[in-house]
Amino acid sequence: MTLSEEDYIKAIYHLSEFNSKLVATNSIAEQMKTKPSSVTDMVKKLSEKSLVHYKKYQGVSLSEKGRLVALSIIRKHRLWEVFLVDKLNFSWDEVHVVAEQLEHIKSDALIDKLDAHLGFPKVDPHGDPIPNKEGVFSKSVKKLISELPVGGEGVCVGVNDSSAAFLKFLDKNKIALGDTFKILEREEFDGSVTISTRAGSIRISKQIASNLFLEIVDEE
Amino acid sequence: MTLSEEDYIKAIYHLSEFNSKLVATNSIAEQMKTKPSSVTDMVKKLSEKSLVHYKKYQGVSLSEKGRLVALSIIRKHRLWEVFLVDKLNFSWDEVHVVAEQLEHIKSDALIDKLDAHLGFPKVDPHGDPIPNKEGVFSKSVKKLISELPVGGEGVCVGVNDSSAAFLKFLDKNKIALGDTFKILEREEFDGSVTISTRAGSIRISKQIASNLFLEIVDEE
DNA sequence: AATTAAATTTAGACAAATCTAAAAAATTGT
DNA sequence: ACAATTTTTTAGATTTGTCTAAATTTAATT
Repeated sequence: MTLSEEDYIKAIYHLSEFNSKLVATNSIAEQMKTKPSSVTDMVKKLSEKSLVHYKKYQGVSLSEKGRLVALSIIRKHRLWEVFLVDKLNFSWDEVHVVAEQLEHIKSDALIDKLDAHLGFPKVDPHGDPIPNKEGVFSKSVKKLISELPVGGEGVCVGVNDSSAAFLKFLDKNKIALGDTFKILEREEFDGSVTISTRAGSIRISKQIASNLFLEIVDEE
Repeated sequence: MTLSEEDYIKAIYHLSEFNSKLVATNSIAEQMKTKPSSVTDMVKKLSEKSLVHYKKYQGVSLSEKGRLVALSIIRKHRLWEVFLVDKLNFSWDEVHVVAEQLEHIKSDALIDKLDAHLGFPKVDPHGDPIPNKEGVFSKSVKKLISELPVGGEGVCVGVNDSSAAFLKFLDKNKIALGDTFKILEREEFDGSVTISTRAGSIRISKQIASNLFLEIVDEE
């Protein structure tokens, strides 16, 4: 597989991740920052290698073979992201570009050993699940802290309210995107929640809890 | 710089590393496993980018700019080799192919942080010196243990006598290529030498000492 | 249902990196 | 020194991935 083929497979995977419909030529072109005509050419090639299903003018979907290729690239990407953050002290928002390059390195032994070295992580620094060697992975969902049961856990990935005041509050309380939180206790009376962070445990009001999104991984 | 350009630059560097003469088109073609005509084309391109000096029919040499590019690739290659051996438990003879891919990853921040993570190593697992960011590096030489002064240190990179008996002896005494040894003491009487290894210190006869090559780095 | 608009594909061209086969320059042997 | 051999370069073709511009198909609108 060439680098370019891998990039197309990955793009098609991500575009069909949520809406399970066929992917349009134009949306691939937009995602890949190329022209629709280039996409058509590449899609034909991928179709001949039976990595995608393709019907002229209709759209594209990954074949099972293509899906496994996509998942193996995503596995590599996310493992490298964990490496960059955990071992090299990159911050969670700097790693994507570098991981885009590292994901194309071809060596099964390398990925196995990297996985072991990192302690077989289940999620990357953004809270997204890491597929295993066979392409199996847990689904993840974004939920507000206020929607989670006690015991729930996830990576902070976004805010509802992005006012300066709120962001200042987060900063003051050492809450940052990329941090992992666990719900320790919920006060029924006012809906306030105690969460554990790396820096210890803190209590946040219901209002704060309904403004913080966590990425939750379904353990099964 | 494209991947292919980087490979040519590296090949030219290695071919002119010892004989400081001009490098022949044919020898580059042999090294890169391509045809001489392809080399001519690429060399013209590199010459236009002033990475090499090139006179038709005469040969090629790296410009200062090209030399720095070569050294930065070698720096990356060797740092990744250290990572693969020290952190991922690859053996010293498995790492080359993977490092050939990793050396092309483009990110200064990545290499700086990797360097720090590895403790700023001076040599790779084969005993070859690692250039610093500015392309400065110590020269290295291959010497027999019997030629080294007390206090000398290096990575075991080869044997003179490769008889089964000798290799068996090495195996029994836990001496392997890639190991680092230091000369602790030399007995003037019989020329036997005490060396320190990871597994402790052992004494070897003069005969053994004159059959083991160490790669020595000139510290200055 | 017919026309217009949007999306998609085809056709033809281009740059990068390679190749084969032929021509040109340099080297070697006598 | 000059013929033969080797090395190197040129010329023209190929593959991969891209592009523009034109043609075609599908979707939307009235």
